[in-house]
Amino acid sequence: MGDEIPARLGIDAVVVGVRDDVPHVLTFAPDGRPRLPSGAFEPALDRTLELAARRVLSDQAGLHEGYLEQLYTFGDRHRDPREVQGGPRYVSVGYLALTGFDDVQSGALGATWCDWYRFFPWEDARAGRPEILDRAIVPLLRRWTAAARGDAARAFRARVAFGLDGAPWNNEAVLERYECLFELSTASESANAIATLGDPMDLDHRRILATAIGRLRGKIKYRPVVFELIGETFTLSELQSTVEALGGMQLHGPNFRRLVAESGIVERTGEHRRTSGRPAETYRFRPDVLAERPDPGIGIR
Amino acid sequence: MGDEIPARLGIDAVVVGVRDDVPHVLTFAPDGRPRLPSGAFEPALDRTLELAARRVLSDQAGLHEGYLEQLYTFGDRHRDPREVQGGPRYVSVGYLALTGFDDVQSGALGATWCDWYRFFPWEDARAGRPEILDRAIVPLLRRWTAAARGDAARAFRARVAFGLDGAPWNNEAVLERYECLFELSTASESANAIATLGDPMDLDHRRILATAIGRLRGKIKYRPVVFELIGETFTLSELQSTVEALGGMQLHGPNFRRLVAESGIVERTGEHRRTSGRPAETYRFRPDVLAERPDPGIGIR
DNA sequence: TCTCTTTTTCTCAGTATTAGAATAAGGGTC
DNA sequence: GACCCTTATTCTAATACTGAGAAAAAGAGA
Repeated sequence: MGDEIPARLGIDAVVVGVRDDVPHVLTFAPDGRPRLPSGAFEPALDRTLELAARRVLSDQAGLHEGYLEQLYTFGDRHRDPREVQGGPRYVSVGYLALTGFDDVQSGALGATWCDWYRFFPWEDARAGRPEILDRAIVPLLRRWTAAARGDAARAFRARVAFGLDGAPWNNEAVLERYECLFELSTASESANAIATLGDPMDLDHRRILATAIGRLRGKIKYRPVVFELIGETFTLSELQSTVEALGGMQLHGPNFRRLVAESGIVERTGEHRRTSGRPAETYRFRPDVLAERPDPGIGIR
Repeated sequence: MGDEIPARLGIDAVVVGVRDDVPHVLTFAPDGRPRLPSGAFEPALDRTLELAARRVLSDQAGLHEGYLEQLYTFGDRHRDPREVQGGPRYVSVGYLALTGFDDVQSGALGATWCDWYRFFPWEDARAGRPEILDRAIVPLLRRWTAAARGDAARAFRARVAFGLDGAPWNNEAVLERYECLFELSTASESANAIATLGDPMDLDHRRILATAIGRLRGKIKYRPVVFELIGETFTLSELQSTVEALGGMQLHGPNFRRLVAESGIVERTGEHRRTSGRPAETYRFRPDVLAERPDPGIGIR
């Protein structure tokens, strides 16, 4: 409590939108590495942290409403290169925003939608096990864990995160996987390996994005958040492929349909939509489900 | 970006321990209202936010290790009375710590364990529906929702949060319930009603505690966090009554036993413990379960 | 009419959940 | 020792849910 070094508080936002079964995150990349929308928290302007996040979204993406949720607060030393010895710490509150792909003014403000699997190619198992796992990641993990003889915790961590040696793959453990790879590439003889594992982002924004994806994958199961990402009416196939895109995994069509239709989370509109096969019935979200079931979501596993 | 008003960053910790089937939270109450352990974030001392929280726990409760998890960051205007017009905003990162009841040096440092249901008497349904609901809360909610004619959202919120009109009770919705009561007592003709609904805490600490209880009640279902709160070996009855204490609800003994025993989350020690009835086998947590199942917890509903 | 595609419904075996009854193992008392 | 009380533990049977696949339905185009 002698010489006070302040913290500088900011906001980083992960804005998610889905188009053509590809989950996207909104980024800016004026000079190289993509970064998330972000800005300083301004006590004089922002009555709450959430309103600060909304101001950032409004200013930088033309987004004036929609789903917004606080994710996590990041404050590690050296997370921001503006930090200097003895200077202030740059702390950032991460937010997750869900929006329709077309609600963002991407062009004018310089924002770009990016396929989020560019940054995490090992997270998309919709077309089978991602080949980068066996080609690059698993060998790196083996070396990393072997290098730590005596430290069984490291091997255990890698096993749980990446489903090694028969452990199950948990699609929510996005951050745990990213952190294994991050440590592996900074602390060991596989230095900088992470440079070849997915595209980099500015600062610690890839970590923030990993946090967001993991959170969203979990939340979809017990809260009706998918509906923020699709149109007001949709076919069950569209709903399914959106859930698959976010979760990075394939689901069984007939079972998905049964689960969703019988849970009361959606209702028929009566309309149909033409496809290249049999026309599909359209549905809409049914808000009353919130009062009927304790944890209404897409209860997939 | 003209005149910069800074944010002052602090840490608030919810430290939880269970004793005799009563969940407790660690508080200080030197002059009136209980408050949580808290302290300033010091960039010069604290490499990370989590280490700042550990420093606070170490300094104020003699706690030097154990489970610690970031909860949420609170930054609303006027959440801290130190705030003055045009002065800095006091923002606080909330942490949840789980510990054995006896691991805290409560005496010397002035910390006191408090039954957390003192602050939320409506959250404990172990002995049946809490009488405060029908005696005080439901009537207040009815008046509150009636006062907002046309605002169906308010009635819907109260219905979902408190299980009105046949909606189910969700024991995780601790914060949603607290926020209904908070708004009800500040914004309506039932002004100050909340003063009679559970004991107050300093600042917004009751909100932080509500956040913690909700988070813990949810997490217990998919992460092995209960084991941070009980001894290394325990009987299944002890485990059950601890889960019941935290969740504020009763569980069916035989089913709880089967669920827990067959899930592989615990293993027999071979020892027995005497009770006032048949002696009980003791068990211990089985860490390998983390590598076997994706979401190992006490899968209750 | 036939084929292709996609949607939608059915089936069925396996597994889990729920609620309650029944049994087991001690301690204490008569 | 027989009996009762308490708590722990196992068993049971009805019901619900799940996973994987087969089959049917409804269009479009050749």
